[in-house]
Amino acid sequence: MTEKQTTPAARSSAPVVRFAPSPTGYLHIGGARTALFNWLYAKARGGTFLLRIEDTDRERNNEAAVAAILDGLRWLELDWSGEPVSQFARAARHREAAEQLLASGNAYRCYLTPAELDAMRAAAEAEKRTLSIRSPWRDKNPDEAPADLPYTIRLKAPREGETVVEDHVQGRVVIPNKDLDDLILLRSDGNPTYNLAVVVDDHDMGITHVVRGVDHLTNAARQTQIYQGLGWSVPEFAHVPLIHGPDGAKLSKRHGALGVEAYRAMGYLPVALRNYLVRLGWSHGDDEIMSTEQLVSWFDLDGIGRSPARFDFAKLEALNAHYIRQTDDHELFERAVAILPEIEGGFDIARRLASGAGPQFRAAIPSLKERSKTLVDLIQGAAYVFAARPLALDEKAAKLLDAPAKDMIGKLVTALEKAPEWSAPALEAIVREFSEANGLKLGKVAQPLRAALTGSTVSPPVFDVMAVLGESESLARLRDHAA
RNA sequence: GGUCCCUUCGUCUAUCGGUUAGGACGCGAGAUUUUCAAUCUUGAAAGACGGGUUCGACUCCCGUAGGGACCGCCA
Repeated sequence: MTEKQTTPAARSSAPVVRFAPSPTGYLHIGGARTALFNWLYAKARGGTFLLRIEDTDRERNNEAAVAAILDGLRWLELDWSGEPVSQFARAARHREAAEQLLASGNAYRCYLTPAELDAMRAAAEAEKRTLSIRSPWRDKNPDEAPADLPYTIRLKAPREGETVVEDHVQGRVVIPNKDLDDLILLRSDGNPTYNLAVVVDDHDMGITHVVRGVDHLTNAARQTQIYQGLGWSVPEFAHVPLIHGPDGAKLSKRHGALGVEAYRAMGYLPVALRNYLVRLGWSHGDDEIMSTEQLVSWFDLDGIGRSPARFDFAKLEALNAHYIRQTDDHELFERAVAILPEIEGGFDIARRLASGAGPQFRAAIPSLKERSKTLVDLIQGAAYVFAARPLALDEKAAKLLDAPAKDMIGKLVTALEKAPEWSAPALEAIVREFSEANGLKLGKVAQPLRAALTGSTVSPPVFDVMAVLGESESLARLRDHAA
């Protein structure tokens, strides 16, 4: 918070938000964006960003998933306050809330069995009727209850009227209460269900703003009823639209429903992914490339749109290319090395690096980063650095190195051997002089050189390549292809 | 089926009743050039449809169509 004088309202406006993933898998792209929005909102308002793991479903709990999610957040550089809260660990408190609801008459014990519920659903389906669970136990006298049968505790939700969700993104959403049934608060095994746990935890954690996917919009209405039953005030809501695949359908693995670690392995930078993700649904005028500082100062819930967005790799790549050019060489080197174990051929490169190719790779980065969309491109572009003599030529390079070209390279070697110093400008001067003397355009000379030096027709500027390779390696490669 | 939400260039979006409907990615053309990039110039490209309201609608209202979310003793 700034030091400026604040009104009571402003002072109390420092929000407390949370990201609450369920540990069923990795941190997918939609979850990453939700976490980003929460994080930005907290940063923008001098608030607090908390984490809570929604692990009340013991059958699905998975420690590896929790670790993957935390790793994903860390990689994205979204830092949270304190330790992640385990929802499961708070089960006793949730039960207490259920009892409170029972005591105040806002909940009741329901002895409907799963089989009976299935039958009710099947009947509704057969009659093409809207299903609405109307438990017969809702209005029964407690002493009619069977003594030792398992029961669930259900919310005694209002049947008349409507429940209103005032949402920062969706606006005022009104849902008729007749369409909201008496949800289960406590399972027959005594464990709390999601909706109860969320309400109790959000309340206890002092959450002021709940920012999550629209798939929770109807839950917001149900949770509102629980808040009301408990006599607690409802937090502010912001339900953000979902991210769709390129075809408009649900995000599939082929598309982008990958864990963030997959984006890491594809060579994307966290800054780039953040910038891309924030623009999916949120905007600040025409701004596209925004620094984290700018995002923090501009971000607001009101800038989030209501329509779902499609994931577009091309735009992510464009942003990534931009950020790669902006990132300093050392950081690029570190990040590239870090993903080596995750990419094809990375193991061999790691070995070459360990056996002394590091300085050359570092030297190659400035020219490589100008033409790389991802770190993977950067690494692949450095293939010429890691290649061993005699170089394997690709098809186009082989075609380029015909007899006259080899002959020319022979002459070039002679000229280059006389270089006063082995630097890009000095080498360029020699080659330019050579081409002029022979009445050739520079490209006619540079391309065969490139082919012999890199085995490819595409590379950073040849003089940079020679400088990176050094005198002896460069000349050796050239001699390999000289007539 | 019920409830709720959504609909501007191919994609992400700007516009908060009056604009030649803007930007970005992608795509086309050109410039530059040692290849590939980068960069610069430039072109094509949009208000789903139908009704209202209004002097005036992309913007407000209604309907239609299309899309999505939810409807578990999952979260």
